Amino acid sequence: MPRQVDHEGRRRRIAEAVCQLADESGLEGVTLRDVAARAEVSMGAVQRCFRTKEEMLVFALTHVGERITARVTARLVASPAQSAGTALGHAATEIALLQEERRAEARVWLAFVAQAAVSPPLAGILRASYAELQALFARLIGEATAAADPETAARTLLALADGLTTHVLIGHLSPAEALRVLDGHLTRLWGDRAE
Amino acid sequence: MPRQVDHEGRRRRIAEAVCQLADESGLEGVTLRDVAARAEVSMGAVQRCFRTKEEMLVFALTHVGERITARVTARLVASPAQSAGTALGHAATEIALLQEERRAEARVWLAFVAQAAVSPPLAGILRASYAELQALFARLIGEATAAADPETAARTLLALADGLTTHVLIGHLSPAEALRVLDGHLTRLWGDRAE
DNA sequence: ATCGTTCCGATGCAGGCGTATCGGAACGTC
DNA sequence: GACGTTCCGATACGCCTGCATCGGAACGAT
Repeated sequence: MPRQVDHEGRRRRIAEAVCQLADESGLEGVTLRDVAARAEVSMGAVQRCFRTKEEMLVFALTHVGERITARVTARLVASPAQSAGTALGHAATEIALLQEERRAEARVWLAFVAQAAVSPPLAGILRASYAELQALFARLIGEATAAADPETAARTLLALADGLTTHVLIGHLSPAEALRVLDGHLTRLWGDRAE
Repeated sequence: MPRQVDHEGRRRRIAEAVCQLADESGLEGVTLRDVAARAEVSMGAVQRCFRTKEEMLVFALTHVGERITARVTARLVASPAQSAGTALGHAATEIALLQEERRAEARVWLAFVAQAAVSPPLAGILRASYAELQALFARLIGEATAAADPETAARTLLALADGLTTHVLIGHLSPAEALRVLDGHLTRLWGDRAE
């Protein structure tokens, strides 16, 4: 068994490079050569890890999807004692990717979403992430509010968060405005109890 | 003055071709040659109409932006007598592009939005469209509801509509589900008066 | 009929793309 | 130390891209 290499680690490293590039110039700015250069590996190495470019993109999308949902759930377990309402607020602002330091992630996500509209494999991965988040929020809303239909409320919240992210990215809203909108919605959601 | 040609008409024709192609395979599937073929003109003609590819995309985006906002406002003036509430509902479902026959437009729009995240000229055009729509909705909401802050309510509605469109496109929601979410939000928006 | 201008179809160009190939370096095994 | 396998860097290939060029068709003015 000769010359073994940490394949999984390299794949993650490459996925990271994909995200950086997609953040800077969109998904069409992601070329194998640039990815290899950014990840500081040779193109041959990239080709060894992923048979095709699409395979690489799929992996990268899965990667960021997992990172985002992981952060949301982490945010939830990190504040178990507080009211379910504030937990919901934190989680929602988390997936809206409104903070400056999440901007890159948001751009990457948007790039993938757009590509997914014409690429079934990518769309499948996105659906999985959204389904997971929707279930999570529905449960949370069920606990925190007296909403008649937690499932619908979760869908609303998810779509609103995504829309706000988009509007911030293209500069139609400032992060502060988006946050105000989101807070307003959440407040209305679980009655008029203050946070 | 020799050989004159309907430039503006040709530009619109080309913009239409851009949209068709963007709908089918995303904005990166839009090449000058394909556009020319789809518009049934030669590449030379395309190059005469638009000095550069970006110029063409900008024009196309403006084109669809105008078409969408025009349709929304048309929907509004077409139903002046009804309550402002139902008018609001119609307009909102219109911009959410949920109907099957608007799916293409939605895909095109999403493609441009993603590209705009890394292309300031495109982002500027989008901002203009969104600003116009937001003002329109704010006015409508001011008339139809007792909302304390019509501006924020308009932003919410706009973001929600966009998010729903996206989620339908990638298959996370069915059009019917999205419509239910939107209706629920609207109902809650102007009190509990039935539509 | 001739000219002058406007238009455009065809073609060329340089560069970038994703992928395939392959010779040899690296390294566990014997 | 020699072997066998695994890996990968370099290079090549074919294709497609956006853009530039240009010869000539189209057509109003004279």
